[in-house]
Amino acid sequence: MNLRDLRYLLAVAEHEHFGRAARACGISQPTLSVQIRKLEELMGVALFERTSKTVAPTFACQQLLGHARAAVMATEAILATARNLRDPLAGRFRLGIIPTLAPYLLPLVFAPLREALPALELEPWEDQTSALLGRLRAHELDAALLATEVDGPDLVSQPLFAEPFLAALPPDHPLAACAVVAERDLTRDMLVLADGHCLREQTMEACGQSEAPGGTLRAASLPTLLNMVAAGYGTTLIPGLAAGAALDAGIVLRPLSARAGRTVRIAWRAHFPRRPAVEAVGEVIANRLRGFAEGAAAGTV
Amino acid sequence: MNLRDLRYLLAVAEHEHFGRAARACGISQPTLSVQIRKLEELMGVALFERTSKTVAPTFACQQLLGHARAAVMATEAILATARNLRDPLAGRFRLGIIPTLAPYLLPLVFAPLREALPALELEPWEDQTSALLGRLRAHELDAALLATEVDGPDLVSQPLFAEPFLAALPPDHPLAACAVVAERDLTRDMLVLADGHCLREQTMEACGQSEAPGGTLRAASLPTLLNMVAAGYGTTLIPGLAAGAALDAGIVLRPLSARAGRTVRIAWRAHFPRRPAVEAVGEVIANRLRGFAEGAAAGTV
DNA sequence: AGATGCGATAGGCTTGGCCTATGATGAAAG
DNA sequence: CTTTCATCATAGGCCAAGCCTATCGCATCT
Repeated sequence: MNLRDLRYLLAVAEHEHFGRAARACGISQPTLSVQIRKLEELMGVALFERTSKTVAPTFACQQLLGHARAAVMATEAILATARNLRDPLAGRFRLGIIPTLAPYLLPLVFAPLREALPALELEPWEDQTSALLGRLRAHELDAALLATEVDGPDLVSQPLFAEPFLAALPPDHPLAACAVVAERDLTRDMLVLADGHCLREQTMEACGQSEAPGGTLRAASLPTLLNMVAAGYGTTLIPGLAAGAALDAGIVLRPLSARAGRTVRIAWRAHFPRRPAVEAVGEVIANRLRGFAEGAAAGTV
Repeated sequence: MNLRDLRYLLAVAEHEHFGRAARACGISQPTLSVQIRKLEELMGVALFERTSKTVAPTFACQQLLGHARAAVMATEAILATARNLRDPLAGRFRLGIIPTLAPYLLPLVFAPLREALPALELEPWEDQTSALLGRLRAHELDAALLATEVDGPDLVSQPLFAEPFLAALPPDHPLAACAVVAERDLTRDMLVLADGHCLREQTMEACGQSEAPGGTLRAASLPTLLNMVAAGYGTTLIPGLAAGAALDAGIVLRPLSARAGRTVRIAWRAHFPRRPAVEAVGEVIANRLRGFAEGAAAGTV
């Protein structure tokens, strides 16, 4: 059975006239007659009682009409829904963001994204890198903002902007006297985030430390880490976008001599079909953050 | 768009694998791939995100799946309903019956009809001939039991059985002394039914009376007419099947010398598609009434 | 009796869906 | 690191199904 046949059925039932129904369907009357007859043979029931003057739907036909209407309306709903979904820059867009980035980046990019992509319903999802990659691979995210390269051939990524790290020091720390701090000098009393945060490894690597400082406290989140630094528990590196929050916490920030930093990237599945949306989002973020690296490195956030 | 395509869509969404989905649909994998691609082009939306390893429904696809399921289920409902309606001897059958026949015939034929045609849902409709013909032409009845010929080329009929008339006399009427009554002898004090009853004209014609007896009472129904005869207001002819009711009313019945009577026919639209049902109903009634004419004429009802 | 309107039928054409065979790609295995 | 396997995409050919025009059959109306 064909949807077309159901449309024909509805047309004949409505017009009670083959010629007019055929015109309404955009086909010739003989074609309509043949199709209706085939439908009747398929159903095994006479659908219309024909006279040279009248065409009346059978009782059986009336029983079927409701279902036929339902089927036709459902397919029209499909087409209508598809029309609404056609624009790749519209609809839900689930964007994963790592925790050391989300609270500092999102406030900057929400407004530009809403302005540039008003139909895009952005759903941020904050989690650590590996969780984001898992959700991305499981099709539970459409894209993710990360600070690491992505590995597999199933995922691809594109750099959006460079984010320099800054030395975060307690106000009374000896290094606070320097205008610029060398990464290596932070190793002694360095604090790092808990396991799973990419910033943890990046901090350690930037400071030339292969393994985490033994026995030290490990902050579960960046705000906690900032509080710990402010309280004099040690030093750390913070990503440039968190500079404002760090200053608010009463921390002294200093640029780094080797200009350590990280690159924020947007990652997505290689076969993700809404690539235009990914690129549009990436572009808006990159534009908003353009020139940020230089400014931050110069201490003028 | 085609229902087949929607089935394919559902299959791929369910199996998340083109090969298996194709097997489930009974088609080859390339065919399925092509059809899904066409569907995607029609919708203007990617429906599946394909990898050499995985096939995942797009968010857009998930939005459409519900409607697709609804459409497919509706068409399956159509086929199921059609299957139930296929038997012409099953389902509603609206049978019109004239008032001078219904109360006397129906008790006789209900049981045989239920036995012979258990799936037929008989809906009797009692009304006068012209009203029945109107409803028949308006497709509001499937058939009608009449005592007259039908005229137009749009209706056809078939005789079921002959129903002899009987002379109905008050117990103390002079003619009650005769074993057989001549139709002509009833003219003097003959009572007839109200206008619209075919029995009215048939009674008058049988008795050779061209116009209704002036100034006489006219009964609105046959039971009333019987009561009037029993009360001595006059005589009349009654159809043979009403003999029992007439005797119960205390009326004397006598066979007629000229054997006046009427033929009960079943009538239906010439193009009515459930002719088997009409014929089956007619046959059951004719069988039940077989030999009735002779018995009634001999006075052995 | 001729004209008109309507649905059914016949014959030919084109499209669309289906198949098999093959290509392309990525992942797993030797 | 190459081979093999699994998977989806593409190509080309075939056939049925749907469509059209022309015509018929039937009934009604003039």
